[in-house]
Amino acid sequence: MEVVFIAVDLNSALVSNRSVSGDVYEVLKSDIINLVLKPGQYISENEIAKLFNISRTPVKSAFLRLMSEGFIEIKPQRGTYVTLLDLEMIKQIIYLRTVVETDVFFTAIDLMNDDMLEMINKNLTEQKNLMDTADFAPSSFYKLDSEFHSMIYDYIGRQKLWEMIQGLQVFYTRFRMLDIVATSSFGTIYQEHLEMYKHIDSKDKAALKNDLNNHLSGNLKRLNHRIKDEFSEYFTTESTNNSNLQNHITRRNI
Amino acid sequence: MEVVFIAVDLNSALVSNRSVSGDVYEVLKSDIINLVLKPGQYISENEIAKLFNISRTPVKSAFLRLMSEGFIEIKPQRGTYVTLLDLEMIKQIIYLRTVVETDVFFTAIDLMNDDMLEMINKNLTEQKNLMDTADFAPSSFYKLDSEFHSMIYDYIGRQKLWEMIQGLQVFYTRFRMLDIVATSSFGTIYQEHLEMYKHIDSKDKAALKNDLNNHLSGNLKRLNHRIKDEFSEYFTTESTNNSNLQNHITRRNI
DNA sequence: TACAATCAACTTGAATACAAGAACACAAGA
DNA sequence: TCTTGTGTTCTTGTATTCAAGTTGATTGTA
Repeated sequence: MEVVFIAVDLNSALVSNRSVSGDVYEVLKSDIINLVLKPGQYISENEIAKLFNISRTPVKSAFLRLMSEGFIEIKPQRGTYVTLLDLEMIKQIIYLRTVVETDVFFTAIDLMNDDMLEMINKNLTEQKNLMDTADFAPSSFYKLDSEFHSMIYDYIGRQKLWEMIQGLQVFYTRFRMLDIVATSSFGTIYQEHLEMYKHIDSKDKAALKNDLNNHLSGNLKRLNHRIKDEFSEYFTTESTNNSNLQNHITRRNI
Repeated sequence: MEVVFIAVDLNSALVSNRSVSGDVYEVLKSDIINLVLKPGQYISENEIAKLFNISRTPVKSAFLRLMSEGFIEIKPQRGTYVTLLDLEMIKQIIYLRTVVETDVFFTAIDLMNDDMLEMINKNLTEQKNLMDTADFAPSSFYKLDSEFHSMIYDYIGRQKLWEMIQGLQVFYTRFRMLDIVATSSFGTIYQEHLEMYKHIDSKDKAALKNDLNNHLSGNLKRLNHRIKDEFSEYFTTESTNNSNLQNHITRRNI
């Protein structure tokens, strides 16, 4: 039997959804996102049940929710595993966010007023303050980072769009967390946020578009060379690209 | 006890995932998407269990999956209901698809060759043939419509992006189905597809962007005036817009 | 030694029984 | 007439038990 590490965050566990399975779900999801439960790691209904001193039923409920959200994979009669990160999916999410967020930020620039600038400024100050703190939790920075972006969606009345995109981030969230933890890229991210703020303020759309391009794929660039060795066991080994694109391009060039 | 209508499609039910709960999941999901189970409709674990002659356990499994995908809402100790359509979410999805698909189609135009044009043409022919058929199923047209769009994603190597966006369409899928069924808008949609094909062929990006804008929000325009009366019980009655946008704009104009 | 059959120890899937909370009808009282 | 309490009956939540499939070590055999 393999050992399972579970970080039971009492803060979230005590905000009990008044259902045991809901608590289990929250704890497991949080542990997966924070990479406490590693991609590919084995977990079993029995172990979790013992750990929480409950029966298998609520554990199974939590597992089913996590499965349909893509966090775990249930192999019938074999076992359950935390899903590996799918690099192709991550790239597609980055692309999607880049395209959408460019349009969102442009709209924000058109509607901009002092309140918005002040709001962003406040967030940036919090980022800076956090980094000046000794031994801060990476997840705190992650939260502020997310807030920086969601504020803009919120400002132009598209907060639900942000929420929907969040639902797609099953793999990307862990990827961003891995970037933050493994490369300690707080400073870089913060600087990029500052840069973006400047260009929002000056309404320089071209520069902002460029910022977003670099910013959103920054983690990919930082981690890229470490994916194939150091973190290879966290990623799927899918055949890279089975699209028609290569064929088409090749054929065109003949 | 309310009556539940379940259309058990034997074709899909017989393709058994060799798990009972998987079958139940497929059937219910299909019935929800095809509006056989109406938005807001009550369903219960016991009824479904009796209907399939199985215990409540696999039904609950299916329910949990459907819940976390947003198709149903489980109210503990009270009952389970098919989710209402959220118009705000639908608008956001339309926006997202418009922005993303414009970029996707532009890329496709840049990479375009005869194979792609042929592929699209084939799909368009199928659409036309289907419409010439007497009494065809709306879901068949829906399928071809989806295929028209997914082909483009596939062509430029972003099939996974299409799949991800599909996951967001919990409400939009049913909305599109409602449009097709209620307004019989096959002809219009087909004509728009033709128009888009023309502009892809002539590489007219500006026109194509305009096409996508109209095409993707066409259903919204067609159904809009019927949402508040005829189909009002299918939609959430959420307060329309609690964003900061209105405040900001108002303040700016003072 | 190589290999195949067997069996024990796991896994998740499903059925059943019971628990706990919500809703509603209905009767008793003011 | 209105209110309030009570009990029945519905709902989903959880625990327990059994079923069925997979894996891997062990044992017997050539």
